[in-house]
Amino acid sequence: MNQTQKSQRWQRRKESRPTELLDAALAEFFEKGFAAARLEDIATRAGVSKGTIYLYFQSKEDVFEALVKAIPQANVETLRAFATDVTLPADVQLERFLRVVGGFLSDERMSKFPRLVISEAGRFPNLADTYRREVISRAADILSAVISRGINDGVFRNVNSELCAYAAVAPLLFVSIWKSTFQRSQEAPFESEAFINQHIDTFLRGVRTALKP
Amino acid sequence: MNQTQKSQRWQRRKESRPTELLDAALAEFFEKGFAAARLEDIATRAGVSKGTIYLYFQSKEDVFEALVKAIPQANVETLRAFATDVTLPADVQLERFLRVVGGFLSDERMSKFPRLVISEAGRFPNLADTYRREVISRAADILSAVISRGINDGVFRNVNSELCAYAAVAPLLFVSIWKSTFQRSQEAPFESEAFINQHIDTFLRGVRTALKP
DNA sequence: CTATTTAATGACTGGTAAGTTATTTATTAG
DNA sequence: CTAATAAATAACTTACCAGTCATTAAATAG
Repeated sequence: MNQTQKSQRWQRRKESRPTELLDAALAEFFEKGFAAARLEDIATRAGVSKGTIYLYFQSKEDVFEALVKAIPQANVETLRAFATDVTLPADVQLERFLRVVGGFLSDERMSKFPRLVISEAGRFPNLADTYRREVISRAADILSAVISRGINDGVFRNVNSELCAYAAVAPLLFVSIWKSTFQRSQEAPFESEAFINQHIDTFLRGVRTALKP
Repeated sequence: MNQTQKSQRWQRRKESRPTELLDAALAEFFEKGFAAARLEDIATRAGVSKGTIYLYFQSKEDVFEALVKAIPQANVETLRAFATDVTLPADVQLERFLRVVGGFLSDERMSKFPRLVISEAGRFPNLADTYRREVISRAADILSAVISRGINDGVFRNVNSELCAYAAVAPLLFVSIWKSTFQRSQEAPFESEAFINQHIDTFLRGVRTALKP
């Protein structure tokens, strides 16, 4: 797999090992859950022996935490960048926002995190809480601000903008969780794109004051 | 706890043991997940010794499967009963429907299942699939039928009724999952009732043809 | 080419928990 | 009251896996 030299037993890869291990860990933890995942399997998947893991991480829990903390919070920044543009009408901005979030959650790598965090919140309450604070709440705040602006501008009805933000994102999360939960059983080809389009359409109509026919 | 006689070491309870064990198992599995839950703890919680579990179940997996299969599918029947009443306008019926589903998902016992199924779908794909088929899909079908009727009656816009059904329920599931995921961290007092009310309000406005001011 | 460093290995240990079974005792039948 | 039964126990066995560490060998410096 990584054999650049011929017939070596192994290579030194101090720099790239952590990432490779985390990639393997994501796959194993995602598939089996924290407790059932085996470090031996993670090591094998990463092409190393189990002992190598302990050169880069303190413990199994440490691997898991490093994994979840590696979630690109840069994505949240991408959202914030959107929100600062006040020239757009709030409803247009809201739509774009939801499509961006939907895009994040469709991404192969990102889409696995919600289910993983939900699954392991019992064992890692602090980690779940960090995720909630750093990722979910921040995204919700940004979205909430857009909705508030829309209300002030008379574009949106006078709703509770924070609850509204969660209601807007819930169906997107639903898709992410659905796909990662039922991916094995082929018998559930969820039309996620059509679903998201219809949700955005219906949702905007639900919160707008003036209505398109 | 169950001492009806004085100072007995234990009682025979052939009939009630399975239920008691399943109750205990629900609590343990929910708190720790399948792999991390200990049969010893389940037994202790149920007031018996570990060996007793094996008088009623084949294995740990068997306990888990029995638990998930014991989900009252009667609830789905309750929904179906609602749907047969064609005298109500579809939008009124839809609202009631969503409140009933919201009620199920608020119920102490039922509310834990979505997260449990999501968490263990990796280890029990067949079980997850059964749940999807027997519970989720059926509820969605019923809801979808109500929406279709509303479309025919001109009460609702011409949406895809199946996708619309999932979009209607997604925020309710979101509440259930949110609460069971972040319950430990006190710092997230989600106003679920206000959230559900606003969702129903917004959602109905989003799908209705004629609109209230 | 040789010596040194250190990344990586893989055999080993210790603890934990699923599953088993011989024994005990509550319950019931006679 | 006594014997038969089976529900429940608790000590035991077994397997697995996280974490350790002495050894090996890839990389590098001199």
